[in-house]
Amino acid sequence: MGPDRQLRPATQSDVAREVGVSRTLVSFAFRDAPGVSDETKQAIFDAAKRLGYRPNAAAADLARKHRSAVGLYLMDIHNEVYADILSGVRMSLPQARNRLILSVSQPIDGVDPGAVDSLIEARVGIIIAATLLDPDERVRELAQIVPIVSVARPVPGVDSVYSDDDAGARAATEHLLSLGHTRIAHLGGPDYDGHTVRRRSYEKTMRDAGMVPWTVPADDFTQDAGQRAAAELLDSVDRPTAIFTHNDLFALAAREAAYARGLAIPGDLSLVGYDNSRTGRLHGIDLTSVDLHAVELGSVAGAVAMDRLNNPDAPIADERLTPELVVRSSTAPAPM
Amino acid sequence: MGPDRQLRPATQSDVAREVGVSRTLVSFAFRDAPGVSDETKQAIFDAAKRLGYRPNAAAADLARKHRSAVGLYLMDIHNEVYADILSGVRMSLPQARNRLILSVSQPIDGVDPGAVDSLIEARVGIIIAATLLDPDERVRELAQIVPIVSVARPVPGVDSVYSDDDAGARAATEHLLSLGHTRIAHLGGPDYDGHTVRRRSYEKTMRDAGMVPWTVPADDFTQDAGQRAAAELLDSVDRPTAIFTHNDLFALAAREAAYARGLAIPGDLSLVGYDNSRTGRLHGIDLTSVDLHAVELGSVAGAVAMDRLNNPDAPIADERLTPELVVRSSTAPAPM
DNA sequence: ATGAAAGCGCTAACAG
DNA sequence: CTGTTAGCGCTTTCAT
Repeated sequence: MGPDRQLRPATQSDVAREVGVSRTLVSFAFRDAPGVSDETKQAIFDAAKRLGYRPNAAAADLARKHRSAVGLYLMDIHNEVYADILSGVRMSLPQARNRLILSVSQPIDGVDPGAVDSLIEARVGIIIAATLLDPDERVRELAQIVPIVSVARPVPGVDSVYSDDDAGARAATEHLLSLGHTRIAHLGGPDYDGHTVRRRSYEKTMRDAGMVPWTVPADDFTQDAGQRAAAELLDSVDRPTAIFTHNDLFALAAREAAYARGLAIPGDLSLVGYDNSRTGRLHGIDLTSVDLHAVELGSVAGAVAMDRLNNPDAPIADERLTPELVVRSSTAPAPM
Repeated sequence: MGPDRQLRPATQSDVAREVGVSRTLVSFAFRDAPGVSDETKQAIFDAAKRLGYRPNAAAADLARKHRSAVGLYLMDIHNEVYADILSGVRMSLPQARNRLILSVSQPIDGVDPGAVDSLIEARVGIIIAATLLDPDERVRELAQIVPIVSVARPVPGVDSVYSDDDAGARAATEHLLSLGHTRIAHLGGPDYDGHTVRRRSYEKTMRDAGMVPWTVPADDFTQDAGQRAAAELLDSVDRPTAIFTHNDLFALAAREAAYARGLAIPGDLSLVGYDNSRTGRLHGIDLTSVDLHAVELGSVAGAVAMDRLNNPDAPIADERLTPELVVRSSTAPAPM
């Protein structure tokens, strides 16, 4: 036998009929709009409870011609950063607005247009997007359909809340340079719009220091892709003595690749990640990394989203937070 | 200046007017129902594109008196296991059904009734819930309102897809016993319905071996709570030589607490986690752990959800997967 | 192959 | 304080 279930969920009309009032009163009572006597209200709530009535948020939105849900797109839920962003967003969203619709991509999906489309078709009022893979131009197009707040990636012409990747990557690279490294490689992400700031900053910093940059991009944002790129780096004839990776996930992949080859960290290889993830902070991992303050990114994005909702014509937001290099013991002076 | 936005999203009527046909045809065309000529269809799609028309999924559901979205509740997105479950669910859901509405709790929230309520009010057709914190009875009540598939926690009377925690915890405990440990403690989770199987299995296994069980429960599922419980264990006069934790998150917390006290793993302390997370597999962490096959749990849950949707009267599902102890170097024979 | 009309559950004027 | 009415965007008989 299957579980027994109510045949038809109760509606406002059912409650109204039960109490002997009109639907309007029920509607008012549930949004405690003024103009319903306390007794009536009480009677309505009682009946609602008895009937198991639940408001239908979708129908309400439809009638109100106004979308109350906020959509959140996360590129890769397996990456701590995105979980942190989610936490931040949740923190800054008013309690009442608990209609947070999530759309999560798989990093391997590539451009994954469906993810945002599903949010649009769910008629969310605004989309907070943590690193869409689409080109800037496409993001701007989408933003014409529904307001978008781009998180952790600046998109010109679209509300953006991000960290200063240029400064972060420069600090990381300069840290390795100051340790005397010369063969410093960069394990980068795939070459998408808005995802190359760290790489370019690394390359510029290297050139400014009179060094030749050496970037190997991963095919996608998975750990496997990171490991493949790391292998290419570590198996090359002139192996780098230091690697700066696009994120901690890649740094950990490189770390595994290094140990698999019998290389010690930081003895044979210095490693700098990006994200300052919990994993990197563990004893024995002690990963030097750039903290982009993901939780704060999320909470600021939530605030910006609320602003945009309340004021569609406000100037476009451009919030750039300052990252912070956290030095641990995965980096050491270059070997003689 | 704010971004310019369409004033009013295009509707089926707009498209119909543009083409010069009735709304019905547009509706049919978009669900490619039979009975629309190819030319008309083409004309409709062209016009839709021109107008930027997007179907309104919520309105469609309303009219169809049938809910197409599936809701997914995850207790703690910061725990890899839940991210894996999400991946599994996504894998097993038909492409068409990309309306996955997520509700994520914070582990600290406690019972967090809002999380499921928001899913219900979003009118999802079914809820896949990865470890609700509510009592069994309450889950059964909720399941009367909307079908629920409980993941990673069996709830009698409700579709459940879970791992055999009893067997997993027994294997973990027996592994430590076989290494000669006698002071084996358990760092458990908080005492919620359906979350105590591992603890009870540990306690029974200990008693069966003639040992006295020693459980310290964490206050909640956060890393901090794990660390506090670990501290209590490690600072006690008769410090355990081995700890079996409720999950990997707690194991890592215990690991940090141990190192902070100058204890070596596995020299001074053997550690067994639960989840076989990526982090635990890292070089230098090498955590012995029980794998509950979270991705598979998710994909089976997705399949069960589809079955339930197609056949509301089918017998209640009870899918129990078999976990697997993965031995690594965080465990060693008990010191003399 | 196409259209008219009713209704899904709810909100929002407008009356009383 | 309470009720009536007209939609919101879409699906779905039932006609034509």
